[in-house]
Amino acid sequence: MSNTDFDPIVDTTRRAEIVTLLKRAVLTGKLEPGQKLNELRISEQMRVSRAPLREAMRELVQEGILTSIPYAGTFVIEVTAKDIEDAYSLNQVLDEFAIERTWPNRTAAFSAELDRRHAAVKQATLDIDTTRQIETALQLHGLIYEWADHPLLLETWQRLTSRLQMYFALHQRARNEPVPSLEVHEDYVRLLKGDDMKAAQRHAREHIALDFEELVGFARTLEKRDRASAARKRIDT
Amino acid sequence: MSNTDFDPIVDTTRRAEIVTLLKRAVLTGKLEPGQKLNELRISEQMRVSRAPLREAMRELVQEGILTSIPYAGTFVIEVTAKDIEDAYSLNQVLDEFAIERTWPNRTAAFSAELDRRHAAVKQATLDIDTTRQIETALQLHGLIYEWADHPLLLETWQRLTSRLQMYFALHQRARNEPVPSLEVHEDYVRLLKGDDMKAAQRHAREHIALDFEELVGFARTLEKRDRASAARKRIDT
DNA sequence: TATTGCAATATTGTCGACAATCTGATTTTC
DNA sequence: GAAAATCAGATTGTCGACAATATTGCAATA
Repeated sequence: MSNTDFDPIVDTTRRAEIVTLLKRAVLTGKLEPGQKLNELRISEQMRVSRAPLREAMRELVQEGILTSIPYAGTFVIEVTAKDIEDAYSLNQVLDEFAIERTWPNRTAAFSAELDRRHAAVKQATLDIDTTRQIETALQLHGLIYEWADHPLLLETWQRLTSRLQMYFALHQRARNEPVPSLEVHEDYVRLLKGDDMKAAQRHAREHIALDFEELVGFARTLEKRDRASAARKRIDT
Repeated sequence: MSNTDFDPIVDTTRRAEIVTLLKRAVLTGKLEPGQKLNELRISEQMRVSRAPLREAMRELVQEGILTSIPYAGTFVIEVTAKDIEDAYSLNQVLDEFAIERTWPNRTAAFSAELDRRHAAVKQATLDIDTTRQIETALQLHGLIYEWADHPLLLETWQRLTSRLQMYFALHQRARNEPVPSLEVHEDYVRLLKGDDMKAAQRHAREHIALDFEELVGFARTLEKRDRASAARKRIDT
């Protein structure tokens, strides 16, 4: 009886691939907030029938990055400043919990992975592709969730992340600036390796706050533009 | 311009109705954990084609109460003791946050609704239907999330709730006891109306702990039975 | 006897077509 | 001319059938 560990087979169904494609399109901003997803058009572009496409869209609706109105269509969710603030505040709470849970699980492998992802973040800054920067930053941040030994927490955070990534992408597309503040990541990594859990939690709280402040400000300016994209008309009799 | 408030139209699509039916079946334990959902059979029973059924199932997979293996089937999720513990610990964290957010929003209407739901809980204890007791208890508990003015938090909690409801139902089906501890609800309601937020948070933390202790214990005994229901055979070469 | 190969069956995944619904423009009616 | 009714077009929701895949039972083989 051998002890070889095999990775599970990649599920190769059209639906899964469509989910990947659509998700990427939304998270990178290729599909903009409020935009309608025409089933026929997309299915033809992907060379797929509408059935798996619709199933994929159902998943993404439930995942919270699409929204659906019966007989009207499925749309990319709108991003309001309050959404960002909410995501931020919840993220703070979850971060604290994640650090607490991950703390006793930190091993040499943890530190190694931490360094690896930190390096990836630094590497990405050289890159032209801004979405890559966002991805690496989120992956670095996600480590404390992956090591918390708490699937539900991880899942919850990943749902949050989808939205965060959308927000960041939107931010990046509008202004063409790099993601702010890099040396704080240095502190973050150092604290996660250290002995003072409270300090790490405190830092996470403030460190993230910085990134978010900018995002929220950006979202507010967007809202002032009062773009009437697909505005729902209110019926007053 | 009138000020009449209309309730939104119930989305009358088969898919939505199927979601409701399936969800209820799972949450009440009519569909047991690990059980496979045969598409053809269910679609025939519901007098519906497989398309809307499959879409509904996709939603529930994403919602976390079903799980799907490509070309193998869709199953009701298994409930492990660790799942319950995880749900519990996350719920603690979220509760504290929810109370903090709801605190400044408490109005007379809040107290009224609190009393209403509390009464519903007490009413349900007279009922024979145990699932009703679970529902009312969760609804009472959910109030702090509904008043937090934080859609993302509410959504996160509702996802949690689905699982909790499953766990409770499982618990109830096995032993035929009523839900434990009722007078703690009295304290809970009183504290939520009071001036001491910290006290309310502390109580929530401990009050829920009680209910959970029992659930976890129950789950552990279940696991010892080592039921091989739909056990996946491991391939050792 | 345990294992492998293969056919038969059942079930899931995907497709193309039709039905139900919404939207917008055009026509009708006052 | 303005409001209501009607109609055509487009899009989503649903259906039944077919294709792809997994499972099961049995025979063949070592």
